[in-house]
Amino acid sequence: MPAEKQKLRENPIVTRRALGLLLSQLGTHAALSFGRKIAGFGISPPHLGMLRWIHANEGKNQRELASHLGMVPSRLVILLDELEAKGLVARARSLEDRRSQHLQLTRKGIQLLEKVERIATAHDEELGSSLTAAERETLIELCAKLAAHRGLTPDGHPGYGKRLAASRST
Amino acid sequence: MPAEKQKLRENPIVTRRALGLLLSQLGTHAALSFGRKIAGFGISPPHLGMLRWIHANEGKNQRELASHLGMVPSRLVILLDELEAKGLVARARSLEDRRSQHLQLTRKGIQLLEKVERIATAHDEELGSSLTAAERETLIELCAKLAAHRGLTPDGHPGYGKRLAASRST
DNA sequence: TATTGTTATACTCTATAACTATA
DNA sequence: TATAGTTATAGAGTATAACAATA
Repeated sequence: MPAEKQKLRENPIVTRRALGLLLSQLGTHAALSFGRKIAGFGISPPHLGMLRWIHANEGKNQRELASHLGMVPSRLVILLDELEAKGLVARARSLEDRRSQHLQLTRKGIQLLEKVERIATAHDEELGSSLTAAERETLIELCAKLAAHRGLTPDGHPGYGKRLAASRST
Repeated sequence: MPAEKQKLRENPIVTRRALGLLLSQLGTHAALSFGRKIAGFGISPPHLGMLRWIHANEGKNQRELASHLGMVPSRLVILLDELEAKGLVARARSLEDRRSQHLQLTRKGIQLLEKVERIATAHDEELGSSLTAAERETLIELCAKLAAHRGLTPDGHPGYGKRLAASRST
């Protein structure tokens, strides 16, 4: 497609851009726009990650959830309280070890998850709608390769982890 | 490359992933890791975006900076105060309109920007180091296409703009 | 003593709104 | 009256540390 190449060279906005900045912009854009789409359901992307994991790992406890997602327990408790308050998740004290809380989605939680997953699928389609099917495939494959190489799995998200520290030093 | 394809199918981590989540993970990862690399210079990625714009648009005022980056003025003032306190940026009241502040980098600011740009280049190289040169080119081209389509230019960053609202509602 | 989960708390980031000084 | 910049303030989000219950 020589016309495409030509266009790339003509438009300064599309000329050779820095990969890190591009990914940061696209990632923030993708997360914010998706967050707006699901905000009406009363949950945020971090909540969704938790719902997904709990659904796929029913009966596990909070420690396991926190460690798989890469979140500190104190933060997890707050988000989980919110999900429980909405009636989406149920906590049940373990009978063998009464320190543990077994987690599972309520029926309402499962129904909401299904609805939100449909929105997520539509969001993905919209995101890639400016590419051809082949380009989309390629992009996903390359991103997945990058993600795998950086240790990013579908469960975890670096946003769950530690933030910058000391950028305000001096 | 059939061996590659085969590998993709075998490794569940690399099988067909959602584009939005991938971009969000990669973007957060790229931004956080880069932020850590430049934190030692006392600046954060948002500061860097400002330094870059001021360098490329010497003498413009804060209103113009804020509007090009997509930041609210009150936030810009805080970040700019920090840059000025570090001696990287100089504000000068306009003689024609004493409400305006003309912005420019100090010599120290220019030197720091040059150093940080080298780190940014190295960071981009490291990010893409698990891909072949051709794959990197393709990835950048596809990301740039996506970015252009979503209105994301090298100057602005969606992280400068409005955050989610009301995700905690009821 | 160690572990699971929780609370208390503090700090960073970001936005809104009110304000100052110019125009 | 309107605009450039600033300050005051409040609200998310996130982390650390201390704590209670259980093992």
